[in-house]
Amino acid sequence: MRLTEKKITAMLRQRGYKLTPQRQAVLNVIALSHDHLTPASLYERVHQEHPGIGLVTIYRTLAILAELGLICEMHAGGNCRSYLLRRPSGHHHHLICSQCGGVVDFTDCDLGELEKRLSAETGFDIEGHLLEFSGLCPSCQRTASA
Amino acid sequence: MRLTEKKITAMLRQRGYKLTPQRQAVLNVIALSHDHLTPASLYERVHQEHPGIGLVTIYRTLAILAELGLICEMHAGGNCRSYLLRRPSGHHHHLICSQCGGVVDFTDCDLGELEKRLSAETGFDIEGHLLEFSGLCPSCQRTASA
DNA sequence: CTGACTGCAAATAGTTTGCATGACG
DNA sequence: CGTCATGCAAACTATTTGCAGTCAG
Repeated sequence: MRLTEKKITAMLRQRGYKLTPQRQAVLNVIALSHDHLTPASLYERVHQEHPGIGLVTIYRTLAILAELGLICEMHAGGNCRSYLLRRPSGHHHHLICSQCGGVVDFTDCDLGELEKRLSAETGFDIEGHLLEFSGLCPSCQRTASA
Repeated sequence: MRLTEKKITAMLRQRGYKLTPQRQAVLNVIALSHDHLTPASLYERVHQEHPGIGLVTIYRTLAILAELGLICEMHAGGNCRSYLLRRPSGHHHHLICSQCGGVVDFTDCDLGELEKRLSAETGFDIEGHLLEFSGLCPSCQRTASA
């Protein structure tokens, strides 16, 4: 199960944020999108359907969503301010298609052992980690070989 | 053994790049630094000793070093245009102190299994991965508890 | 109603480019 | 010497902020 638009709007309300049509439009695009979105690309898509919406609103909405922990950043692919709808499962990682930008996520990273060993070897108090795989998704593999 | 300033300058020559005092100054700072450097922080340090050097030169030098594969990017900590001297060992990852920015690196990431499983489950042709741990280094732990 | 939200425009930050001068090899 | 590198300033891009009008609750 993934976060739906409805759940997000509920969370917004709960935190005292208002549910404006602009925010609904932005949320709608984010919820329907399966790849990562930069502020610019998000703006483009939202603006197409709702020409009145400004880029500033995109930034502000993204800031709120980030604050609520509903979206998470992507790092692979050079692009560093790129966002994704966060899946409800707390801890997860991404597998990103370097061609189309599609994202699959997974939760089972057996990093506990490695973390323990690193901690023992370096004396670090390890708080977290960032893990992303990149590659070609099945569909892009087909396109590439064609 | 890590890359020394000398080896880098040799590589530069080999590729036809000139060895100017500005580049030497930049290389010197990078080689001596044990934490990650943003263009701005690098500029600051270099500029302190060599006030004549401009920020533009920093950018250009970083571009060359990146092209030669002598530095690598960091991602953790929000800062996305942050560089490190690359260690000679090809494949490696970082363990970053979230307090002081110090970096330790390690090479033994047992991600092969996970990669295989993900590949089988998703059909992705996995090309690479990005892995970074963040936490508190021993010295910052002491400071924090004091 | 009232405070939060929006859109515009201006401000700011970060990075790149054009060009004349200067220096490495 | 010729070519490449430098530094300045200007151009650009990305992001943030100030403000007056508007709207959800």
